[in-house]
Amino acid sequence: MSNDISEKTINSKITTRAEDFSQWYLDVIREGDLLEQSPVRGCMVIKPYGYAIWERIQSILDKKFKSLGVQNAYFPLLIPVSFLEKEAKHVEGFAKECAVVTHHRLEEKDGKLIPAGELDEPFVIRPTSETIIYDTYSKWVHSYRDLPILINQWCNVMRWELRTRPFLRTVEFLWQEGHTVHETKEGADKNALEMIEVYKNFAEEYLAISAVKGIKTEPEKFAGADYTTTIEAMMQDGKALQAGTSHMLGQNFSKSFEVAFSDRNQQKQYAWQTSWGVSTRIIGALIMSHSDDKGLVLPPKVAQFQVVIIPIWGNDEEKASVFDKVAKIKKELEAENITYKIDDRDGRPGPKFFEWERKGVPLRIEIGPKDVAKNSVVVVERLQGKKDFVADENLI
RNA sequence: CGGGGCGUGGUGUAACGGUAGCAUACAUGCUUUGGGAGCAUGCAGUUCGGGUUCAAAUCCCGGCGCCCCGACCA
Repeated sequence: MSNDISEKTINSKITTRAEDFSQWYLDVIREGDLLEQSPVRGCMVIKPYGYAIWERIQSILDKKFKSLGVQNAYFPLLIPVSFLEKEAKHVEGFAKECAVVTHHRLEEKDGKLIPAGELDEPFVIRPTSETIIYDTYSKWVHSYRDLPILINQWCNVMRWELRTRPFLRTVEFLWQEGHTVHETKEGADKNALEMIEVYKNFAEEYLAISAVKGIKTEPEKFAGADYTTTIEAMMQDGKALQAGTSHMLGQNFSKSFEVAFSDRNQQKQYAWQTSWGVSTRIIGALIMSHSDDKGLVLPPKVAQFQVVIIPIWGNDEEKASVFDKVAKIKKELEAENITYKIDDRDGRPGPKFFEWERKGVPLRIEIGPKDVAKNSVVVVERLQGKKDFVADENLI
């Protein structure tokens, strides 16, 4: 009987995948404490536990980029509308989903604030930064000796999507966009393919998502690219999700923005360019590929906490001996660079078990008076839910 | 942006045009503590703006927001 009740309670929180995959996805995000609805339509409040995943992704990719000679820089959020007009295909692709800044001041009228001070030339909030970055690149590139340029920026962008879904498609999202400039077509081709390979390896090695590399069809490719390479990840509902893209821009933008240089024969040449990006959407892919009906499942390499330790005690005496043991294990984990959370809040252990299960912490260690007595601990693995008694000396 | 549905404490829900109730969460206290504990007390609500009416959560109009379907998704 008691099983029936707990079953019911759990189901009331997270819809099963079989019942409604889409609702399940939303439930997992809510119960995992990743996002909150924002007062602005289609925008995300990314909560600390969700943002921690993004920070892990950032730190891993950032290291990888830098090892390939890429440097970080930052370009403006606002883009003059005239910049966007310069590349015909680019305009076509992005114009219809741009947020536009037209005023620079507010005036109070009847207790309301009315935009005032109309701008001569409106700005667009970047939907992507090719135009503003390449305008700058045109000033940086004079000689073949200036190349290649390998720059990345971590930032937010806005695309006025009409129908949004948490992580997967939002009006504002976080991403990184790499923008490279090369002397030759071969150099740019090589970079575009190298970066999609970086994304593929990242997805597989760190997110444990199997990703298929491919080339986008004509209508699907990036507006202004010669071709777009993509990694598509397979989700539990059988659908593929674009998890990262790398674009060969050819000379399309360099010609529109005069990114040109003198080559080794003193001839003017237009540069060959690429751009590539991964966004917070990949967190959606992460959620949809691993999580189950109990909630989030995080791969250890991107989990904020790889281990959660739940001390269990009844009285002060037990508490002292349990925490003594917790302190020892804490040191061992630190020595192995394993991230952990010690849930020492007052309260019964049951609710804590469920909470960390919902939040997808890969491994749970339970330490109570019985474990102190037996010189062992209880280890529970999130994915299989398997419970093991592990002797202290075998723990790590 | 088109079609449909829905807006009530933080969350989930109930109330014929006539006392806004329940559950949960939260707070405090006591008892508990190895898989969602119990009792007591407390805090907290009708999306916004108009209208009809003696009286509106309830009826009408409009705004805003959310969900679903479609179009769109570079």
